[in-house]
Amino acid sequence: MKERIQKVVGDEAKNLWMGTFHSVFARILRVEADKINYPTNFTIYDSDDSKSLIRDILKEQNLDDKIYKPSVVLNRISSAKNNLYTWKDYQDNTDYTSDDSSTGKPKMGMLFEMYSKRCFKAGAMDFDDILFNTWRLFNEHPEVLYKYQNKFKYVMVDEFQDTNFAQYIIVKKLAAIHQNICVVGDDAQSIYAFRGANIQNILNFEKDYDELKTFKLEQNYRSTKTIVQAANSVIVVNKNQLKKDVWTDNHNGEKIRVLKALSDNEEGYQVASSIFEDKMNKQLQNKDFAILYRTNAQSRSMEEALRKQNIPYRVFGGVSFYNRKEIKDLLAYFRMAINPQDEEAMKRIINYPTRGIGKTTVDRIIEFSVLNSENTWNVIQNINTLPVGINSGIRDKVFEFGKMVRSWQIMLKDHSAYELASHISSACGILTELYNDRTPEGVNHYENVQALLNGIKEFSEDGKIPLEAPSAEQELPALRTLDLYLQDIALLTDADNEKDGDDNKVALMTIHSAKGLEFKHVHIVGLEENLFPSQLSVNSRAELEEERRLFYVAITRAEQKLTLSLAATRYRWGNLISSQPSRFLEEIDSACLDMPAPKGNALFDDVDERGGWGSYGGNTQSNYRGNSKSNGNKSYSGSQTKYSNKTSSTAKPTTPIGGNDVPKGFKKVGSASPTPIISDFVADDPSKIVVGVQVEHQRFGRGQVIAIEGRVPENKATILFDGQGQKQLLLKFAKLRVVED
DNA sequence: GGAGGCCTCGGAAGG
DNA sequence: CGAGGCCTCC
Repeated sequence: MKERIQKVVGDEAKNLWMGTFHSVFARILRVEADKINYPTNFTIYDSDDSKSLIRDILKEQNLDDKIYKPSVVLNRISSAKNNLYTWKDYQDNTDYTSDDSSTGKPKMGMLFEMYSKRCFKAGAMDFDDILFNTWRLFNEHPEVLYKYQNKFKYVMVDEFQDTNFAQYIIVKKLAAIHQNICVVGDDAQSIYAFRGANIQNILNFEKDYDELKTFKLEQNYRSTKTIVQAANSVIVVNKNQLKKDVWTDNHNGEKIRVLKALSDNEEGYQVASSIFEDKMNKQLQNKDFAILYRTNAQSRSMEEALRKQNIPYRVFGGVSFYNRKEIKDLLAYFRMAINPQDEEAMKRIINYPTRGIGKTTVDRIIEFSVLNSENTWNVIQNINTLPVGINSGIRDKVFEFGKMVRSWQIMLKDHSAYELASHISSACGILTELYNDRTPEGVNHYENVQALLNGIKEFSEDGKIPLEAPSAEQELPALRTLDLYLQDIALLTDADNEKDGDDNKVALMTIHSAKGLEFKHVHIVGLEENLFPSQLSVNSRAELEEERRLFYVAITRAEQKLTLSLAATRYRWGNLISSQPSRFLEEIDSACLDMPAPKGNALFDDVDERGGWGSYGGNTQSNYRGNSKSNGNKSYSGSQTKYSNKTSSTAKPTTPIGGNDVPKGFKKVGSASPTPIISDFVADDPSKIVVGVQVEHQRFGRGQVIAIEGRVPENKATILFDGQGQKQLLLKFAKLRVVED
């Protein structure tokens, strides 16, 4: 985007600040954080750090994490902060508190308070704090606000429908003097209401500025008439929408195809085949295609089919590089070197690789730090003189750990990011630990860490352009140190991180991440009830409308051709389930659809007794349920050898599905997976486990089933093991073998 | 203290 | 199915 602006306005574009709210505000806070008593080297907690901290607090407070689910607690705190409530405001607000007591969570306000204080003590901000603290900074320090008001004489916001309250209020403050503010948004594409985005901001905007000019952008320059018409016919079903009339001057284009498959794997096969044909027939490139899905889990069957047909693809999102355990571990070491108060980083690595500092010791350190309002880093450093209640042997180990971290702190300022990073990774023992694991997964972990170190090397050495170009008064630092690297990546997403130079690949992503993008050919897959629209949305009008807007976004990604697809059965969480066509299919103006029409023109009435669509003409022979795991490298370049090398050792045998070879259990909804369990211990099908039979368990040995209770798949067996006593085991997990007498 | 197995639970998403 | 928490056993 910056490059495009530069083409219009020239080099001056280099001085403008552009980024997400979070990255722009984090950049301000890196300079100003001391004014609100944070260190400028503050850590940014990701949501895993936040949840882990909440889990700790719950334990300390003896609260049940089934009642106070960490994700729910975090959401609650998050939404309060996004509405600019401090923990005090929260506790004083009867709407919040009475709601909490009526849902049986009266301690929520206290958790909010403790969570905030613990983050502060650790020198850490979570994602919401980046907004919240920017607001505080501007409120409490008018001179700082004034400085940025004059720095940003013009403010523009894209995707305005996705802003939350805090973001809007801060932007309003920034624009308050010059009043040069321009926002662009589309209510029909609001797909983040579930996390606090507020469509109300668009309406408020009209009230907040009297000298307002509104421009309706109703001409679509991207898509064919067919696609625009289809999108309009879908969105009109929503009651809650701003009236507009989107049209296009483009050609009619092709009708929308609907592919129907028996299984998710077959759907993948059909989609891949269709891409292959279009590529050949229309001389298109891989990058002209996108496959969009509702949930990341759907990528697997697509990836497999593309791989088999040698079509290069790239999966966006999913488990990102920076979310992998080995990467987070190493980054936690770096975080310690930069901000040793960072409690979550400390917890992660103080005993990894193991150095004899166990859970009990860590708990005592934290307990002591909480009771004495001290940060954990000071406790660790002074472990020998403080009455923490740890024996001297372990005290020495803790002290050594602190000494190691201190030595890195000293190196921080006069070593490059790479020098320090490679030093840390050897000194802390992670490299050796990972190197010694010669399993395929272990090798992969080691390679990932090497890849991270290579990235840091690049950052340190060849002066990679920083994400945010320095403004005039900011000098480019002579030495690119590790703290600068961490700032650079803390707010990165996968999309910013395409290393592989070859970008001529089919794009696979969720519809959420496809917003703002466009492709010549788009496949929207998995158009089934309870998947799209999501099962969790179908009971609420508002949520269903958000799903529909999501479908609208998906349709409008396509320039020339749109293909929809659905499967009669698919694996979800290991179970084969059957599904019904999505209601959204019926909402599309049928004039836009090119029906496969096996019987007349009905899409839905040809479901056969197996729960599948009988008359479909695809090739089933290569459809099977594979089990190859994603191996970290989610990008595939079309080299079959490379792929098989990487996965051969993790690939599992497969079970054929589809065609006439339908396995038992095909029709059962929610039945246990027919996929064989592969391990040294071969288990029997749970249906064979009945009262009276003799069974063998890998660990407990032989026993007799004396009762079965509950319904599949939650059914449990009570088994009397020889010499082990009676145990209750969930059949879907316990690997049991029937012993023939 | 550490390893390994059992069991629970899962949403889409950004930062 | 897979990740991660937790419990148990050594």
